[in-house]
Amino acid sequence: METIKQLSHIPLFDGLAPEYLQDLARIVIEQVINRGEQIFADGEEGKGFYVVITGRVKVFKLSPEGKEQILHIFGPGEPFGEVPVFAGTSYPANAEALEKTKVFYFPRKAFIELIRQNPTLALNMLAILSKRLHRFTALVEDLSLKEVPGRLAAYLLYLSSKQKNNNELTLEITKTQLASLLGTIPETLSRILTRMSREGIIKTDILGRIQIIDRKTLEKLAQGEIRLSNSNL
Amino acid sequence: METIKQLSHIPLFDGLAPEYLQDLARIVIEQVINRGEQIFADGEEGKGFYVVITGRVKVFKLSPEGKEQILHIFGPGEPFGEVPVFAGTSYPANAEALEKTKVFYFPRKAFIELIRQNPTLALNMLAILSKRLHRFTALVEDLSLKEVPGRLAAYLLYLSSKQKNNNELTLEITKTQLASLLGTIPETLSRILTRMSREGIIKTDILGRIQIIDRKTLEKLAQGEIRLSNSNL
DNA sequence: CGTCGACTTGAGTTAACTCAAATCATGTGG
DNA sequence: CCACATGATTTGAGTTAACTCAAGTCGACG
Repeated sequence: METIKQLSHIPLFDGLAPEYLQDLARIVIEQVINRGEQIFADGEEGKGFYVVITGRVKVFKLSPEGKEQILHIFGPGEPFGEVPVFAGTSYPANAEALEKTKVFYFPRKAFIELIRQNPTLALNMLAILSKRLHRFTALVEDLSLKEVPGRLAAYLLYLSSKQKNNNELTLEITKTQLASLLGTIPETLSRILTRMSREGIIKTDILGRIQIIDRKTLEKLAQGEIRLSNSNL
Repeated sequence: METIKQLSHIPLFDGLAPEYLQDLARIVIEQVINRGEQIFADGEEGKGFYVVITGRVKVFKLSPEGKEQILHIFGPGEPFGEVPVFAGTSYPANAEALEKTKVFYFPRKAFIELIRQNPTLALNMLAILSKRLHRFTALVEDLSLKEVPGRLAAYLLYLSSKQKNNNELTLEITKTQLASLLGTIPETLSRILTRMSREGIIKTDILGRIQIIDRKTLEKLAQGEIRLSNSNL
């Protein structure tokens, strides 16, 4: 069946016996969310978690004044909203579709039953949560110990490694969203991109495409070994 | 045996059949770490995780310039350093004893074997990692969306709820460490405590004891609904 | 009682923010 | 296919929260 095939492509379910995929197919609920629609809200009670099938989802926090901090952008194959399933708490952040997105929803009770019967599934989930924790420590480090140019440099290098296109990368999100992901605002991001270009570190094409000219310097920036000079004039 | 009794008091092992506690007792390694000694380092390969038995451990990140961001302070019964066990990566941060500390060390391979055989243990671990993720989202929110007075207010309220002593609380760490936990520096923390005292929100005894005078205002500060006025003179 | 780290206070600097405004990009309805 | 509406982006000007550097005080412990 189509659903089972899709389930089998989800890393969380790697190594699962076919019978368990069938069990999963029985409990899963497919949903389509339009661009800009909310999937769940910070503080809302959570009765299950999601896996992105197609499209993209941003998970974010909001301040009372409306400033947004993106915690993570999830793409196909990635699960999100698991925290309340296992911690028995509410969702710790908001989730919204960045584009038309298809997700699978797994109700808590049935999923926990499956985990009880299947140690591989438990270990896969433990691995995913652990990796998420690892990423979060990096995010905290960025926000607390690095300046915005360093965070941007780290992000560009990350994108460059994810996309193979040697030294030529494409921002897959708007600069406004990137600013929110980096814990800053669009104006600041824009100015720093300008500075990096002027320093000959990167070259910005139109349309969110960026070339890395001086990777060494970018790496030093990301490590906090050097700072971007103040070419203010 | 003594070890089994100590294991039974660890929340991670709640609900485990006695036979599994015996299994755990067989694989566990006891260690004593002196104040200031490092337990593991950021980036080091991890072959197991720890549980605090007595004492306290800080887990933290360091910037190249030596600034420190504390991610978490762990006390008796709390596990730490689990990420590499399940994600197969290195430790994502540094760990150091704040005082003389006894820990149990659980080697990765043996522990994963136990998890395979015991769904309750797996679910307990999933719950703990999920709660940790929840806390980290709060930390990111604090660092990115709140000013230092708001973070401090939130921390004081948290301490007040943890300690029962109505409106009278004791910092269990030095103010320098608190500064690092809040993502700031001692000078800034000191100034903000002074401001809060001058505003009549709190009263600082000598010796790290603090009284909450105006809880309402403290709560609004923590929520970011108001800001601390600039009584600069 | 002296030493060392913790804490406080002052003075000056700065990275990043807010506010404002202009420009560009995209897409929709006519 | 064009004109406008909406949102993204850039640039300028001014402000500020928090930082750095410096110096002095306090407090606990050997």
